[in-house]
Amino acid sequence: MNKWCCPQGRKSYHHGNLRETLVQSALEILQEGTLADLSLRALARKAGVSQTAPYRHFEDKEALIAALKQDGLKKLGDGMQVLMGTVKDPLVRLQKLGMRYVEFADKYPAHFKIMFEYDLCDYQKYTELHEVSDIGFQCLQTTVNECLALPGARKIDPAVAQFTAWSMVHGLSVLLMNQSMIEHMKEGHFVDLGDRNRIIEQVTKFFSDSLVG
Amino acid sequence: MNKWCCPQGRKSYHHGNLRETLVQSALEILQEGTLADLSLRALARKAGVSQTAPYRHFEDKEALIAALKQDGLKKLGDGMQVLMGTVKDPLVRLQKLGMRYVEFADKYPAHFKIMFEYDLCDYQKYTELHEVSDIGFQCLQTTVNECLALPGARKIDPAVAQFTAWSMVHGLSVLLMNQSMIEHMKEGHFVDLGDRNRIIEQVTKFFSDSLVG
DNA sequence: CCTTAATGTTTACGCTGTCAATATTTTAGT
DNA sequence: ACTAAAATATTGACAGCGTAAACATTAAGG
Repeated sequence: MNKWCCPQGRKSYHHGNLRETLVQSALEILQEGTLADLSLRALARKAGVSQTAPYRHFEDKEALIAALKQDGLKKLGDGMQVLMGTVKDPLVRLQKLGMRYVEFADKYPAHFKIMFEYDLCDYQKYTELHEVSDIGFQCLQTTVNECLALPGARKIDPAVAQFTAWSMVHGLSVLLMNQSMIEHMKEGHFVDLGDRNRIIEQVTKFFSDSLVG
Repeated sequence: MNKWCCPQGRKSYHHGNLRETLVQSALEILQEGTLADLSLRALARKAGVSQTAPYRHFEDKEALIAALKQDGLKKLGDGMQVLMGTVKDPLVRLQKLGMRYVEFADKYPAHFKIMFEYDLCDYQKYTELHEVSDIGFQCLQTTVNECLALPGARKIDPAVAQFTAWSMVHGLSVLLMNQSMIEHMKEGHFVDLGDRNRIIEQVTKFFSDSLVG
């Protein structure tokens, strides 16, 4: 018997799937807003639940953010890993890996920002983040190594090349996201092409080429 | 006659130099904390002034952040511009420009983050940011062009090389800042050297080399 | 000297994260 | 099936935040 009536007209006292709902709502909010627009209370309202209900599923806001990080890192990592199986040529694959990375940031900017904002949560505490953030890097790492093993490749410390590759795609992501580059393009060579995809394609290609001189 | 007495024992009703004090305090806070630790109220307290006094100098928090951005972008840009005069060899200069960029982020991480976080303030509104953010980029741009004009340089669209250069140093900055790389170094080639400066040096060198194949 | 602009204060509002105490429902153990 | 415990949700409260309105004090200029 329900003597009790839920605030927003829910049928039962228990929501039933609150944790997942909160994460999904958070992703929706990040889709059109920034980190600043993300509040536990707003999430609770959206789920039709009291302001403190989220605390039964997340210790605090940091824990929610950790969950969002994990979700994003997993998606990105998995997306990259698919390329490992489908693209044979390491040089082409390296470019495509970079493009996938940058395009992820392009599509889900706020999510991407959260994923790589270190001081949003304590990495010692949320150790499950370590493995998911490894997935993508290892794809890059392996592929760079394959490129360097190619006949005619430049002689470079693989670790240096790996970090350079990662730095480049990450930097390109951030700069495109922040539209800094768009500003600087106003009078530049890119102005006539006009679209981000072209930049992404060319810059990643440039790097991939630079491994084999 | 002072019938009035200031809350924190200031001598006069007027602070005298509040705007500058606020900016400096903000920088101090960013030195050991993150953006989350930065609040107008905390700044006011630190300056020994009422909570709303800052609003006589900054329309809102966004305006304060814009000021911090400008301060940082100017410092970084100026630091890079010095190298334009002091280092003749474009390849060496390109590396040093990158190193200066990354080292700035390494020394002032929170400040750096604010500088390049696009949605922290409206760039249409604070147009004074455009020119200061141009300074550094133009150094990179010019130097890349000089490198590509060198005999034996690779044949590349200069714009692509410029953006790649910028992406790389920016990405390296962010990744080092977030300690993501440090995590991934645990079993890597860098573990014995152990220090960030070595990474910065090698990665920037790698890029600079890649222009002349 | 007196008006006005610049600067600072007080008070107040709604938002946030989070805690403590309480209520309801589900689940497990007998 | 009954009951104790665990899981889940609610209410109420508190402090900190950004910021708006109304007011106070001081500095500057004609």
